[in-house]
Amino acid sequence: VIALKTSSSALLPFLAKLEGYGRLPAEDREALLQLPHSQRTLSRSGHILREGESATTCCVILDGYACRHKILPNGSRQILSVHMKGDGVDLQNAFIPVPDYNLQTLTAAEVALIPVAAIAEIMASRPAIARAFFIEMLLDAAIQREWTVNVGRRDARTRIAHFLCELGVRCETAHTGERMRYPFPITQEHVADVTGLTPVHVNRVFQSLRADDLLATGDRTLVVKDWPALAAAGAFRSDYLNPVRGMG
Amino acid sequence: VIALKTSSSALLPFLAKLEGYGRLPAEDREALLQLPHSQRTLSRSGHILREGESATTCCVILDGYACRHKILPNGSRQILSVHMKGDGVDLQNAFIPVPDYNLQTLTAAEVALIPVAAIAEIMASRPAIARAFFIEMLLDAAIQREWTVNVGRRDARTRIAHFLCELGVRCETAHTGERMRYPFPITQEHVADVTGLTPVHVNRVFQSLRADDLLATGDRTLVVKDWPALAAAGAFRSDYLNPVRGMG
DNA sequence: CGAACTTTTGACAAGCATCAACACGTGTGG
DNA sequence: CCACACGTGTTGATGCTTGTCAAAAGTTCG
Repeated sequence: VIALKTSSSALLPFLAKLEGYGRLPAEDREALLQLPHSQRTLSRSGHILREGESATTCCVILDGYACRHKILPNGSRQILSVHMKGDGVDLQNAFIPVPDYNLQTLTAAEVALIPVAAIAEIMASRPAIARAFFIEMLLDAAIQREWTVNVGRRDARTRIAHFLCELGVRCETAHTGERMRYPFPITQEHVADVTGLTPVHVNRVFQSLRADDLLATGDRTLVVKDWPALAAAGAFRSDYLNPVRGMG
Repeated sequence: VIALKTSSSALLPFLAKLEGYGRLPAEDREALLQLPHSQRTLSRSGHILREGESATTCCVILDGYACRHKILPNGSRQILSVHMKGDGVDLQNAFIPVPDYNLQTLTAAEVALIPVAAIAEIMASRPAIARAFFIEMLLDAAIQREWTVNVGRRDARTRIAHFLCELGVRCETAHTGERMRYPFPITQEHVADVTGLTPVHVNRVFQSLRADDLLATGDRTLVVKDWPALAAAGAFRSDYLNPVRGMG
């Protein structure tokens, strides 16, 4: 028996994230990495997918940040989720090809686009991968719930601190940074659209957080100077980010 | 060949909802209705599942209203979703057994509890049902996104009108009412926890909506007196409630 | 070096929260 | 059957958080 060697593939970050939900059989790992895909380099604010358009691919983020968002009739925007290296953003396109949201980069980014048919096929033939995709979507839903709480029931300072804590923990998981120091090429206007606030008010909260020595910004990096204090300010508990907690 | 006859089963409302995503093979319909389950009658504010507890069943609503919600350290509550007849609320328990939210009835309710093992089994053996479960979860996620927009970027009047429109359309789909007249045994405090407002302010908005002749309440029923006007007041577009739009 | 974007500042307004009290209806137990 | 208690809805006064508008200062990139 010749052992399957793990190929070098652009999809490695995706595999790494999925294996966080439980180890995959070697053949499944290989099949995942061999999924047909086209790689694309996008500039800041590049559109990946528009609301109401039919999607033929699923998007995996390889580098940079992207987001889901909706634009309202009055012109205001709500960012629904932020995505980073390894995130499978669009797996649901295999089941519901017309999205209810826009998908756009927040920064320059690398993405891989996998045909929906290939996603459907690998899920049908490999139960362990289907399960991993499932959990990826369910984690996404858990984050969406927490964001609903965030904008619904927390004040501006708490909202922003919570968002920054979440981003830190997720960067750590994705190996793109540490929770106390991670890439932050995101504007305060983006943070405003995440938190349902105005850019002006976000700016004032940032100043307050800096004045209290909770964090520092600059050089497109966010540095948390006092994690416990920032987590407390954000009423942040990371439980919801661990889908497999409580499992053997 | 003897045709399979559709059994009478408490799970009929669940089947009806799933068939809205596409017709199921007769054998799958039968298998779904024959899923093992225990039926329970709950009083108002009855707990179905608590955050952090391990779930051994998935909950299907047969009658009444239930909701997901989280309670914050400061005591305030955010309702994350409202569920009604036919909704499979908890299918994800088959993959992630420890929920990040509480599940509680808003009114007296009938529910069916299906063991997670039975859910996993029927998904593994019947692809059409697995697909329907998938779409059920993805529709749930689409609604969650819309709620994030609702609390993030709409003012109080718009938020409440939007919620009432959504409930009407969903009642119509679930055959528990019409969009212009549906059961509403829900308190203004519940609406406040849905919309991230205070009960006092919800009360004032209701008065304003009644004064403008958009709706009437009473007898535990909500009557929309002018649907186009209410939909406009809520900036409501029902697209996100139709997961299979754009499909053959 | 200049244009476009992002951050920052200040004055002012508005929407919603807070607090407290009262009215209303409904179900329940004496 | 009435009395009462509790949950729900309603009202008013007041204040704070956040939004709005406008402009200036700082930054990045071609």
